[in-house]
Amino acid sequence: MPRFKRHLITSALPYANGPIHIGHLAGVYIPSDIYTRYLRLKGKDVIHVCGSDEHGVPITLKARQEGVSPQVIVDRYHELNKKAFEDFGISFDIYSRTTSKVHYETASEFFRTLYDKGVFIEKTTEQFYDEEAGQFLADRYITGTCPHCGYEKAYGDQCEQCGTSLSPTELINPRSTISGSKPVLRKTKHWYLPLDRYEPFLRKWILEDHKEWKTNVYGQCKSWLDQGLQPRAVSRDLDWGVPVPVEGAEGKVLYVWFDAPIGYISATRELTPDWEKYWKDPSTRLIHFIGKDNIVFHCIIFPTMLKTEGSYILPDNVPANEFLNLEGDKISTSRNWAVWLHEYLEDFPGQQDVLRYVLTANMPETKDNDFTWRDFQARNNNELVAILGNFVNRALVLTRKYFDGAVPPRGEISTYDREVLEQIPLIRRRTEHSLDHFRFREALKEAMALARLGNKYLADTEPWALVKNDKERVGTILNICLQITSNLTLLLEPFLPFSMQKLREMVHFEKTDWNLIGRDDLLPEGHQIGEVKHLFRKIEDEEIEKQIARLQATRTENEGNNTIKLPPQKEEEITYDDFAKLDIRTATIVAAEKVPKTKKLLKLTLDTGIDRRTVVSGIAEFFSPEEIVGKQIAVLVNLAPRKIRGIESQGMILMAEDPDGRLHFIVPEDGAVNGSPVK
RNA sequence: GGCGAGGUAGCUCAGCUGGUUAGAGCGCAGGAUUCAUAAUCCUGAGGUCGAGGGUUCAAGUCCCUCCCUCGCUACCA
Repeated sequence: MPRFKRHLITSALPYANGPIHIGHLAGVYIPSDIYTRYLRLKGKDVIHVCGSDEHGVPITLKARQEGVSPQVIVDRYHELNKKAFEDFGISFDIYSRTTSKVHYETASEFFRTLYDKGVFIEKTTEQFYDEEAGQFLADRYITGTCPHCGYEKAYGDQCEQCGTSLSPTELINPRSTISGSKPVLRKTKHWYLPLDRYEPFLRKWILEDHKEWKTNVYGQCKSWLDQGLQPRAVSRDLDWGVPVPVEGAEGKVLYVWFDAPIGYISATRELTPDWEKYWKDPSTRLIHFIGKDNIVFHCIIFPTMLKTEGSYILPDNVPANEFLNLEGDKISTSRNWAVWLHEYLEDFPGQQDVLRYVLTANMPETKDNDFTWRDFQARNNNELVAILGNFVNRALVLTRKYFDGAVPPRGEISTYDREVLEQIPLIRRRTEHSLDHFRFREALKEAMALARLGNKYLADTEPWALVKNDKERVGTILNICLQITSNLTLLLEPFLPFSMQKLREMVHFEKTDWNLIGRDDLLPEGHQIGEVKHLFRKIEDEEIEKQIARLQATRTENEGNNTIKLPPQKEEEITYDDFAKLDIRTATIVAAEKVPKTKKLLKLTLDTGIDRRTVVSGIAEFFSPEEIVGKQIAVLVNLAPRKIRGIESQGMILMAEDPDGRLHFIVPEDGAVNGSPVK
């Protein structure tokens, strides 16, 4: 007796501030789509929900940059991405969005329920407030100088130069990006989800009850749990989002991480009046397909929300994939290092399945993987065209040639014939087993084995050699080939929906029932097949070279951008007196050691000519202590001391910084007496 | 620094609780074949399983140390 009566599949809500690329597809949407199609073919009760995640600060920032409202941004990407998914056959039952009315209601209710149950804790903290703009500032809206590396355009949550995560109060000389004014600290109240209280529950639920989760997911969860969970703010001072539905919470919205996963519920609600059956009946199997960046939200935070709400079921599995790289480099939206779905279709119209196939065969299931255009070409030409397309073509062309396109009768079955036919249910079983365990790469390979089997069968039986003397035997052989072909339409449907639709039309076989796979009588004797076309076409070198050239151009452009990215001359003019305030001297590094438990910091002892002093410097990623001892450098000696990692740093080493972040010492070329003023 | 996931043939990956000559697909070499989009089929070459120790009759598989990649996290562990 099956434990579950129905399935609810969710795919991570893509963030509506950029288009969809192959990384999204390989990581989340292709696996979820394959799985959903598989369940549907099996006749299961299954729905697959998704939608745009449309709240959060990055969207408001982008809107501000473009001088439009956030709604304009999310409308644009919602439509674009919705279409991209449709184009690639990602078969959502609904693709909704978190700005929908239903979602506002659902998210509000959800918050309200937890609020009324007393789940949240309230905390008042001090946050930066822009008095000119009259609003609290999200971390991203504050820039200032990074206390670690001195980068002047660090954000309140992170310094993009040195990668350190920051809190806004750490910034030196903070500024509001809205008005440019200096923000002030002001008290504000927020609600927190005390995750720490649910740690015992989570430990048992994940670490004991879900040992079957993928190792990367399980390990990541364990890591989080072992590090100890912290209460997490569920609200923010912002005007873009779902308003906190509580008295006295004006100007506050739900934090995007809180409202986004509720989007799954809203989407279901929008889809069907039966939504509660899918979310609240324990006989529903809930599965979240996500990328690895989302593990903590879907395994720790959202389940805690669902659990505390009380009436919801929890996910049974969270098959998260790793990341896909492109030609050796990380995919990056801002650096335009990606293959965008809409662009792919312009260059390879009608070839969605090729991309689906390659991304499945190369899916980053256990570790980050690399997509290369050469591999794309090879897989298309050597596998789709040569193995699958070719077998189908051979079977159908021979049938038309020898039997005018009518399925010939099956005569005497040889032992070998029987062995071949018996392979079909075995292949089905292996494919199922892989799919049931979310091993899509393996499943695809197993399914393709059927096409391989077909090719081998033809090569072994050689109907073209027999046709002159034993046409009846040829009929039997082709009958079997056609049974294999019709089985293929079912077996490969989850992976290659467009091509299998095409193939079904070619053989005039319209059934889509997974349970038929393995039978040897799908096409009855005399059944007429249709026009034969090629399922796939060869991809030529020039097409691939064009794609590689395009990426190369992006690479060059990015390098060019870096020089443009050099900071422009500062606007403020200073006087000589201003400059004279800086006491810069030559000095020699006499000792250097790594600051323990840091990645970037070196503790340097300098002979400045005037004294010996300690300076902490964030250069450990580029220089080892050994190689810099004895080096003469320039140092700002009258900088106010500052404690870094408990060590008092008395000055600042002067470094030149490349656009790509590399550091270079400023060295007196032919040596100078230590302590010589630099002027 | 801590934690997690990876490091297996040229490439992409399997190898469950340790057990005969370490597997698959692609690529490569040779052969067969011509129905088919020069596609297919057969055969073969290719790996000191990241490095070094250890446990064991026996280790890719367990333990220790180290190195590399990716991710999470950190003036805390």
